[in-house]
Amino acid sequence: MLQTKEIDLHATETYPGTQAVARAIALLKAFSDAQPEWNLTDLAQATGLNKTTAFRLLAALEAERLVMRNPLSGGYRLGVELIAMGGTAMRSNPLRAASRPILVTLAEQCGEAATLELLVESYVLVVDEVASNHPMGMTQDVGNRLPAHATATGKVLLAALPDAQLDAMLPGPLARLTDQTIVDPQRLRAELTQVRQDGFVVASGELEPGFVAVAAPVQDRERQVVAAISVGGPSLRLTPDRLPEIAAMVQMSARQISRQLGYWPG
Amino acid sequence: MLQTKEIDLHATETYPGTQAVARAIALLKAFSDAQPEWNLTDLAQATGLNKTTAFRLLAALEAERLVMRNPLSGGYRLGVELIAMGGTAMRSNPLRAASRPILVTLAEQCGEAATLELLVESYVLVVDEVASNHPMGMTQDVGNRLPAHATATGKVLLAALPDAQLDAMLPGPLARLTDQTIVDPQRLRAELTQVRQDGFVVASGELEPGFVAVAAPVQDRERQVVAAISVGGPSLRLTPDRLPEIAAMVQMSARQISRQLGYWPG
DNA sequence: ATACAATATTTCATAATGTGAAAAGTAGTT
DNA sequence: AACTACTTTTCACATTATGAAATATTGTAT
Repeated sequence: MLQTKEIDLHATETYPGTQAVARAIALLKAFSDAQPEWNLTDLAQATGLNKTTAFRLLAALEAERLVMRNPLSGGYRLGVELIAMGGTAMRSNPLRAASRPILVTLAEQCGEAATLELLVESYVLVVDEVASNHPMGMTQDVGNRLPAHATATGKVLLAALPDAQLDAMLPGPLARLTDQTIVDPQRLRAELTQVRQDGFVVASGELEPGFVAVAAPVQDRERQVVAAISVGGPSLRLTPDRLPEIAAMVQMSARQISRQLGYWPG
Repeated sequence: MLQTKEIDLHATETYPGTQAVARAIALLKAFSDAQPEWNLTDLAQATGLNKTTAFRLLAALEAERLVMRNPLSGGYRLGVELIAMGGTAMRSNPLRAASRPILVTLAEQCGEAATLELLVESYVLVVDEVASNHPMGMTQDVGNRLPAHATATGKVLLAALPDAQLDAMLPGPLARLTDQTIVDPQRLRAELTQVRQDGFVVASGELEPGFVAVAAPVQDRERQVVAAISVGGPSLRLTPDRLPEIAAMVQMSARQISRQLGYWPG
C-alpha cells in the first residue's frame, strides 16, 4: 500500500506476492445469495479496498467472465465462468466420486434424500444430493451453503473441530432459523459432545420447520473427519421410531465411504 | 516480466495492472473434466507461466480454497470454494430466474427434460435443467459444458454469432462425437443459416446416440440472442411426428422468456 | 431545461508488489 | 547410494499494481 497503511484485520494468513489475487478473491467472496449484486462503491467499502483497485480487479474478473454486469443497473454479479468452474470442481471432487454410489444406495434404502456435505468456514456446503423416489421432497440444494449449527451434518462436522478452532468459528450468538434452532452456544457444545460419543446426530426442525435429518461423519486415512453424509425428509415420514434404523444405515454408509478413502477402522 | 519477454499470443485483451489476477484465472481455467488434476510442472507449462509464479499463485488460490491438493499425489485440483461460488453464481443468474417457471411448464407439457443453456467460448453451458416426470432420462447436467456444434442449443447460439466471430470460434475440424455429429464446417454453416430462418433447430443423435433435442433462441431487450432453451429426450419418445409440436412449444416458451427480459416482438 | 448529487471511470506519479533464475529440499526409482 | 523428477524457498530487481485526485457519466430534483 502506498499511504493508508491499514491494519490487516481478519488476516487470512496472506502469502507474500499474492496481494492482488487475494483481493480479487475477496471481491468474489463478497457475493452471496443474500446480496448477489453490488455496485462499485459499496463493494469496495465492504471489502476494504480502494475504489480504483476494486474497479481494476473487477475489470479483470469481468474480462474472464468470472463476474458480469447488469446492463440496466451497471451492478456487478457473479459470471457464467464461475458456474462452469463450479461444475468442474464438483464433478472432479474426489469425495463426491467416492461417495456417490453409496449415497444412491442409501437414498434407495431409506426412501429419502441423501446428501454429502462439508464444512466451509461456519457453513456446510452441499456437494452432492441424491433425491428420494418419493414424489415430494425434491430440494435442489447442491452448491448451497447452510449454517452449520442448524444442520445435522454441520453438527457432525463442528464436533470434529478442535476446541480452539470452534471458539474462533462461533464467536457471537447463533442465528435463529426456526423455534427449534439451537441458539445457545452451551447447548450446542453439549450436543457436539454427544455426537462424538454416538457417532451420529439428528436435527429436527432446526433448519426449517418439519424437516428432519440424520447425519454421520466421513473420515479419511488420517482419521480426520473430512465430510458428513445425511438422510433427510419431512417429519411426517421420518418419525422418531424410524430414526434408530435410519441412523444405523447412515452410519454404515459413512463408514463405507470412509473405507473408500483409505480409512481403516480399529 | 523480467527477462523472457514473451509474445502475448491468444491475448485476451489483457487490462493494465491485472497481470497476476489474469494469470491466476488462467490457472483455474486449465482444469477440466478431462484433466481435473495437474502437477505443478505440467500446469505451469500448459499456462505458459514460470514454475515459481504458478506455485505462488496456486498457493494463494489454495489458501482461499479455490484449489485443493491431493494429499497422496500432491497434485492440484479445483477446490470447494469454487463449488460454493458456482452455486451462488447459478442461483443469482438473472436469466435462470426469469426462465425457471417457464422451463418447468415446458417440461411438464412435453413430458421431457427442458434446459437453459448459454454459449461460453465454443461450448454451451447448462445453466438450468428441469427433469421430466418420465421414470428414465434424468441427466444431472447443470454446470456442464457441451461442444456447441453437437447440440441443438449450441447450433441456435452459434447461428446468432456474427460471421467473423464464428470463423474465429470454429477454426479447425469439428470433433466427432457420434456418427451423426456434424463434422463438416460447410454442413454446419448451412444448418446455421437454416436455424436463422426457422427460429428453432433439432439435433438428432449428434451429441450421443439415441438422444434428440429441440432448441430455440432467447433474446434480450436489445434483440441479442443471449441464451437458448431446449427440450430433449430419447429418440424412442421424441419421434419425428412429435417434433413439430415440440418445436412450437419450445419456441413459444423461448419467446415468453425473451419477453421477461424486455424483448418486444415486432 | 438546468443544477445538483451520486456514482463510475481515467489518469498518472510512485514504490510496493510480483517476478523468475538459481539454489535447496524432497520423494520416488534403479 | 546415486540418480531422477519434482516441489519449495530464497532473493535481487523492475515491472506491475497501487490509490489520490481529476474527469466523465448517470440519475434525480428543482
